Amino acid sequence: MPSRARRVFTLQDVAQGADVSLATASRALNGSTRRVREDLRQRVLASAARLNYSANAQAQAMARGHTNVVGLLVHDIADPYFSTIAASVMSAADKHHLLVTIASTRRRSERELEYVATLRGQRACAVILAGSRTDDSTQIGRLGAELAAFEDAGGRVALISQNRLPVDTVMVENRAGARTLATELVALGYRRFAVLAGPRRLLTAKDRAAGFREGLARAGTVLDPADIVPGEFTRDGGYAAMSALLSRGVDVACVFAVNDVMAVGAMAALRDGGLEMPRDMAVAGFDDIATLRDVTPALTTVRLPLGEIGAVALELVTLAQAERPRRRRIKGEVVLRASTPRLR
Amino acid sequence: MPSRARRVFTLQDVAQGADVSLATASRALNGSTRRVREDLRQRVLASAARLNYSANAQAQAMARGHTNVVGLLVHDIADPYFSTIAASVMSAADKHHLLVTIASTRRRSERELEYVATLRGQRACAVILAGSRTDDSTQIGRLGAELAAFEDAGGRVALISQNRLPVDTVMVENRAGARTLATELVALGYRRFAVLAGPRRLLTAKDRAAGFREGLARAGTVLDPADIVPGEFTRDGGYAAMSALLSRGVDVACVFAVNDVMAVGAMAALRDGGLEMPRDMAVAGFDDIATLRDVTPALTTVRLPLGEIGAVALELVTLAQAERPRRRRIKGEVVLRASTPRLR
DNA sequence: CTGTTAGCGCCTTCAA
DNA sequence: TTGAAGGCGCTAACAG
Repeated sequence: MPSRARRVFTLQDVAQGADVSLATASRALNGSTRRVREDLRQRVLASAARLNYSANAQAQAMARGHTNVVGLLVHDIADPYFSTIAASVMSAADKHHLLVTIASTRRRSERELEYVATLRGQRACAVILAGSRTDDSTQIGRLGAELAAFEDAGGRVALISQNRLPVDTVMVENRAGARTLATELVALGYRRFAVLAGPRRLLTAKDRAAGFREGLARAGTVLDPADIVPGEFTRDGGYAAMSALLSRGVDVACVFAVNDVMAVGAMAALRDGGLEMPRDMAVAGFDDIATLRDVTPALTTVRLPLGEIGAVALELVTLAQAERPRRRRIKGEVVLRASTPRLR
Repeated sequence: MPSRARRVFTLQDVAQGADVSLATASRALNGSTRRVREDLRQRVLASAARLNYSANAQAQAMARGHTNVVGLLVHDIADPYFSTIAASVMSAADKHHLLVTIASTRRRSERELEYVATLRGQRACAVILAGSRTDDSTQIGRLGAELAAFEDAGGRVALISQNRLPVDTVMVENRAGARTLATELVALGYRRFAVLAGPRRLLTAKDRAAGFREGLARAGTVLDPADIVPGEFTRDGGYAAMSALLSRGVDVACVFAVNDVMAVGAMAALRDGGLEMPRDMAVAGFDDIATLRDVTPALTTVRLPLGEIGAVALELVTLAQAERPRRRRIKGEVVLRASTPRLR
């Protein structure tokens, strides 16, 4: 392929080509309140097309004072929970002609801080943080300061599933969802439970485990603290936690993993341990990840409208600022499936 | 929360605060070839810290003439195939201090064109297109033109799994992988096959189906064209195709779905049809999606190193341009699992 | 309705 | 080593 012109045309070039002024070309091409006489407009458009002109977004942003990129921070884009939310954010962003810059923080809070700082440098118009943080108050403080700086620079901020910071938040009702799940499982006849509780300090994991315990308590069932095992918030974490439980030889009828990915790991561990589901052990998860809807037995879980959450977050960040912080509550819905059949 | 200063400090402010010139502040803060006397440097740094200064990346980019954002185009970020690749791109980008802007094209080639144009406007330093395109030569031509324009503006381009355009490409050996899979399945004793072939015009799907047929042919087995059923490249597409096959009442021993997601859909259809796997029907897929490794029976597939592919693409786009276009070949590896047991 | 011009914030040549 | 000044491409007053 021969190297071509390698010349980038500017608005100036377009204006010259159309024999009009810079300002007219600008008005004709990039929406302005002012209007341009039709014939001139056509000339500008033709000139731009001829030159294959593409406005320099950097320069536009600098002159206008704001950009149209929004930053999205997730813990791990390869995790279906986050990729589904990301898809939803991107699809909503599209409607507003916003560009989405994504970064994976890999659950390192320092990286989170770095990225927010970088996005401030980019003068991103907004940043959305998906995924809860830990209960470490030092980290929360730092993040709060960084987000405040971002807002001072004119940016908007929205959080998904974290409610300890005074900014717009999409609150996922983890606790209530887990509570209802517990109630329904008890109604199905289950009595002895174990919980694969995820990371000790992760708010989402804690809320789900706590909600589940509450639900059991209300139904008059107590959860033995020894049957609450922590672990990574991943498939392998679920596998490991379930294996630990198994090797300890617990006598429970149903295991609740605080997310679907862990639940699938737990199911693998059960299978590897020679147990059959749901006969020997019932399993429940949380999230209702689409990719995991075909596991067998079908997984009982709490469905979260992941496809909406991102859109709601983007809305928060797009709408005129009312009095803030605003909260949007997202409910979960218990979906009973074959992994937790009715006991008789 | 009381509204704060809402004032963004500029390099000018930093310079004043440090009692030095703008140029000195610039040199001290943002790496320049020139050096600054240590005490002045310290003063600048202190001033910047005091003001919580954050350089305006837009302005830097304009002055410097290039940005550090790379665009990534995927068909659907919620699809685990793409989200895994995206994770890999992002992780590699991180090492180069590049920011990644992601967009979902939803398999609409016009959106693909729009996004490349937008990224040109953003003066992105590179764009990576993940996911093959169709064999529509009109679309290919348009995309080629758009990418050429992008390159003319100084940007770099890399494609993942598409080889009909004269740009740097990460070539996934779909055909060879499927061929080997066919060979091994025949070696296991299977004779009658069906193929869930995906979209008719999608290159990746076509290559995999063709490779599979080749492999069978070499092993002396012919594939009845009637047993090649097209469909969407999704879970539901696999379900629908398998259902169609079932209702037509075909007599095959093994079904090859051209990707794992479709294979899982097919498994669901089989289950809903009352068939047991692998006894009544063996199933094989392609990709080895991590999230799907726990389906039962475990899915035989062709493993692709998705975690590397993105990194390779980023490397292509980062490295000094040698003579181009360059090609990087990515091999698949057949992984036999419980869904295709040895026949006797 | 159109053109002129002054910035937007930063980097970098050039002169000191 | 430091400072002054021009320019990156565009928008938005302002003047005509």
